[in-house]
Amino acid sequence: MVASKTDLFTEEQSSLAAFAGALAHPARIAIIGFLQENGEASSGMIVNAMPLAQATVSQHLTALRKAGLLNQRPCGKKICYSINCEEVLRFCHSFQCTLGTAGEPPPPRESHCCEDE
Amino acid sequence: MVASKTDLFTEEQSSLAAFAGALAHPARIAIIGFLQENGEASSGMIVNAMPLAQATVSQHLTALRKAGLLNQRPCGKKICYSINCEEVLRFCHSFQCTLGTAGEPPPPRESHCCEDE
DNA sequence: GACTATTATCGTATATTCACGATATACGAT
DNA sequence: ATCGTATATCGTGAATATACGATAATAGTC
Repeated sequence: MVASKTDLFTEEQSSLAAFAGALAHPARIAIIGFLQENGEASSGMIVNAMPLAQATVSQHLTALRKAGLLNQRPCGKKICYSINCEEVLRFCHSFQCTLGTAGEPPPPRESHCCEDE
Repeated sequence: MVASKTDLFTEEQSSLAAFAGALAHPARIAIIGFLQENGEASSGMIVNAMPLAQATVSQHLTALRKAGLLNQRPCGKKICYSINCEEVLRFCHSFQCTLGTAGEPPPPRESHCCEDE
């Protein structure tokens, strides 16, 4: 972006965008899915499960951690990652709030886009 | 990305990443929120509601439309946008599936990250 | 057809993301 | 302290995203 106009939007909007951005790469989706299945895993295990170089996976892990989606825990000589469920749930909730689709479509309210302004 | 490694991941993973990517900007979150409140709106109305230039908003609208999140409809001499609820719901559902957090945290299953591999 | 309003696209400058090899850091084991 | 394993960070190159002015395309009106 030419000059980071993110300050022109609300905190909530920027926060949701950051959450979405954290998931906006198939590798990071795959990491989340992997942790979902395996509960907790070391960085090395995750690297082995990905078709990417160690440095790249580490980058993705850092992105997920910075977004608050992952917990990190030293574990012997390794480092274990797990999903930060509270945070993910919180985001899912506000997502549904702004997407407004907890199940029912938005009110059909007769369109007014054709009115003059 | 150096060589679009997206083919190294599953369709589902790429699809979810694309959906997340479509929402990975506060302006696009704001557009979705605006349409959520107003039901349907012309491009011009959306532009007026955003602190961005017309060309930029049009770009964001195109991104949302390409991701399948918006419906487009000619409306007199204007063009009206509305949220594609079915698609959004579908995505929300598969999101919750891969995030695995429809409410309960993932099984705590004793960690095995410290085992040798 | 000419005019106007509305929206999309082009061109482009800058910023960010992605990927990876190389290197640094952290830490348990010897 | 040294060694080896595990992970993070650095540096860099290529691809993509963001923003906007300028311009094109579309469609209604006269």
